[in-house]
Amino acid sequence: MNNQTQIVDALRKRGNKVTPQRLITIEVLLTMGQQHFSVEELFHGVKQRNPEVGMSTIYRTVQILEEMRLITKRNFDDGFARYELCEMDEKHWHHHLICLKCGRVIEMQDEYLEALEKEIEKKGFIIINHELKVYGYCSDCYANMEGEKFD
Amino acid sequence: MNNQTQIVDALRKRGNKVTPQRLITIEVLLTMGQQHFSVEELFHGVKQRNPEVGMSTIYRTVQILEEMRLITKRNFDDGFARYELCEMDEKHWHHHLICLKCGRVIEMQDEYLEALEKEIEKKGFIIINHELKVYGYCSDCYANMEGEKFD
DNA sequence: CTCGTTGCAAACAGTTTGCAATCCG
DNA sequence: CGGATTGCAAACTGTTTGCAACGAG
Repeated sequence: MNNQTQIVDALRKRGNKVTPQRLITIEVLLTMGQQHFSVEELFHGVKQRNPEVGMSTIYRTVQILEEMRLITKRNFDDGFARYELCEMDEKHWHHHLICLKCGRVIEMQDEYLEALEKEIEKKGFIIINHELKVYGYCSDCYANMEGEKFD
Repeated sequence: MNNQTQIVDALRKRGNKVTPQRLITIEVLLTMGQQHFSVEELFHGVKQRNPEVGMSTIYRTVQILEEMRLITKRNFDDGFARYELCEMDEKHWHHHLICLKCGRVIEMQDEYLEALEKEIEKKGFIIINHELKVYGYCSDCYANMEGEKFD
């Protein structure tokens, strides 16, 4: 699932052209795996393989990939938009535990949201996606917080 | 709870000065109620009472209010940071249902997350806050989507 | 009086866009 | 070939900052 050939085919099907810049971008993208990458980081990776590529090309490609639902935008309040590869299995979303101290983002699978989803859909809202961010302190940071706990 | 006098006292306690600009800002803020206001909107409200006030003052005041945990930053991907008054009752958070079509943000109380929270804390993560956004289509928009459902 | 605060304008950073040259199909 | 795409630079937009004047305590 989600290999380069498939993405290339999908691009063509959409009427988009497959340029070397896009090919490299897709390659680097797949390297990123589950990480939450910024456009800048993606750009950096692409530049290593071809320094000629311009920033705006990456921005435009990312936009296309987002429309294709291959990546999703995430926001971790660090100043720039971050993206991650979409999960193929639509019903297995994951959540993000964000440490307020060190900034680490821990991913977490979960099934506990299903009851809540049923409740929401009962009210006539059609769920397409959801995003749960839990802010707090990871165990490492909490252990090192002597006296200064909770401010 | 959360009236102007209390906020003013808290400001002084922090060592901040209580200027007329800040007083107006707090007044307008309390008028906003539960809405998700942007700095621009707050600025607009303040300007009505005193057109002399500068934008940067509002930005700086908002920063202070955020540090005081009187307001929280929210992100609804509409281009600017939004804020809402903090809930006093820490254990009654609400979620946001965001309509992808009309952009409406519906608030929703919920208790279904408690099981999930227990699960998270069992792993040693200390929860301070959380934020659940559910993207989809509100019943109105879904009703008007003939043929074009899901893209 | 003193230091925090203000308003302004300029700086910033991430992102978008206009355009001529280029390239995919 | 023709229209999509590229790289560049310039434009944009929300937000931050430097600074002299001001004002709360």
